[in-house]
Amino acid sequence: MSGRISDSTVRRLSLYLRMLRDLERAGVEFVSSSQLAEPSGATSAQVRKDLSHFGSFGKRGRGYSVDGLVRALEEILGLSRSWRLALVGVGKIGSALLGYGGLAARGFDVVAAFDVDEAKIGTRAHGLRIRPMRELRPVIAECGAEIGVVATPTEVAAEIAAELERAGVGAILNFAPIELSEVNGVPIRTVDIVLELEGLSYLMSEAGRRTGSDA
Amino acid sequence: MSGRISDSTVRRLSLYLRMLRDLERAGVEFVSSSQLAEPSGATSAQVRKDLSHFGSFGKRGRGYSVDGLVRALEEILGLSRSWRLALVGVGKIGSALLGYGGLAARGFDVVAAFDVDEAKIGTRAHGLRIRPMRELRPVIAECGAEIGVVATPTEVAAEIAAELERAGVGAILNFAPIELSEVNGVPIRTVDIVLELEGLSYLMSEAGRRTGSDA
DNA sequence: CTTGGTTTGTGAAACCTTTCACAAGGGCGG
DNA sequence: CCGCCCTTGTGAAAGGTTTCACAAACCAAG
Repeated sequence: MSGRISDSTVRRLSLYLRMLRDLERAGVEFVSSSQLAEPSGATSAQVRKDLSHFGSFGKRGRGYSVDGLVRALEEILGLSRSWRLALVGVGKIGSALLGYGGLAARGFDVVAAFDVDEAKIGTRAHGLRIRPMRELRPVIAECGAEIGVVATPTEVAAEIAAELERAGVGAILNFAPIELSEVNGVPIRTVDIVLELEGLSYLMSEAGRRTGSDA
Repeated sequence: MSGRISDSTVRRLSLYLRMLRDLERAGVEFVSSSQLAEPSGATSAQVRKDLSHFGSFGKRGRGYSVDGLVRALEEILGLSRSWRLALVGVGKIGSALLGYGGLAARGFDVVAAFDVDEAKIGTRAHGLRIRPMRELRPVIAECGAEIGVVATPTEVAAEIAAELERAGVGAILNFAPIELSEVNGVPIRTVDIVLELEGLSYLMSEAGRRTGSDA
């Protein structure tokens, strides 16, 4: 049990939790590893292995208690509490995030928003006052945001990430198409839409080449 | 050489290409695998291994010709052409995508947008007329979109993805927080912001547990 | 032409993740 | 209480990816 848990395992745990919450809402009491595996495209053995890193949650012959596993996974993933987000860059993506109710619904509250654009500063976006960059540090300290969100142009993304880290955030979510390097153990996840599209481009071209040359 | 190429290799190829384009713009002629590795956090051996799946592009003792490798990677990744995107769901995320110039700049043009909301249909968003869902198939056929983008609520995402696939798209980019299963060999990439945040939540909680119990 | 410094391309080794397969345990009906 | 069926938890095997390490090749200088 325990040790270093891989990224893909953590991803799957989130997916299991999603399904478990649906089952809980539907009033289901027990679930087997194979039922749990289906929606995330995993195998039942993988579900059991993933869970086994953290303990023994099932009953042989019966499966897992839905409530029990929901609570356990929330605890493991740190989702039995809510997290505060500080958003830097209220452009297209930043605004979309502010308006996206799905975040708050899952315990991720945007509590502060910053931008460099003088025209935006002071105005409200989705109920949140937009603040100047110079207030980044004090405001983050004051409101206690744990996660910084970088939604700025690529050129300044690295600098903003460093500034967020100095301001004391414990993790960073980056939307700029650039690979930011983790410093001081502050983990960074990058959401890179262009990279995903290029991945699809590769697969489509590959498919074309295959059928093209096979014929 | 060749065989099945892993996702992570393809991701890295995209990152190499980004850097190479910067170098090309800067007028650099040759680059070594270690220089190429740095920004993506890879190792020089990994760069060479990644490239070796597709051929032999370097000169021993010199490195890689920047132009040459740019062309080669564009060819491999299918980026020497542009791709047409059909967007379904012009809500927060959909609008952000339409307004995001970074896509067109990299050869991904949104050529059609659809929504169910009667109030939106017929209006223009960033120069593109929003069309009703019933026109999905004929319009996609007519404009020849290769990639479908799902930016709808979770509940209908699976259905929309299936409809896009029937309409003839070759790949799907999904923004709904649900794991869509590939059918008929149409590849699907999902951008799941909540999943990324939950991954960060896990890492922060884990860090807390470690320092908490070590002390 | 030869020598020295540099960097590629690539098998082999190390490492990590997933799948397999089965003993151990739990519930239920009789 | 017994025996049957079911599902977990987990070592071992398989499969995949990354790193290592070095021969082969190239350039430049003498």
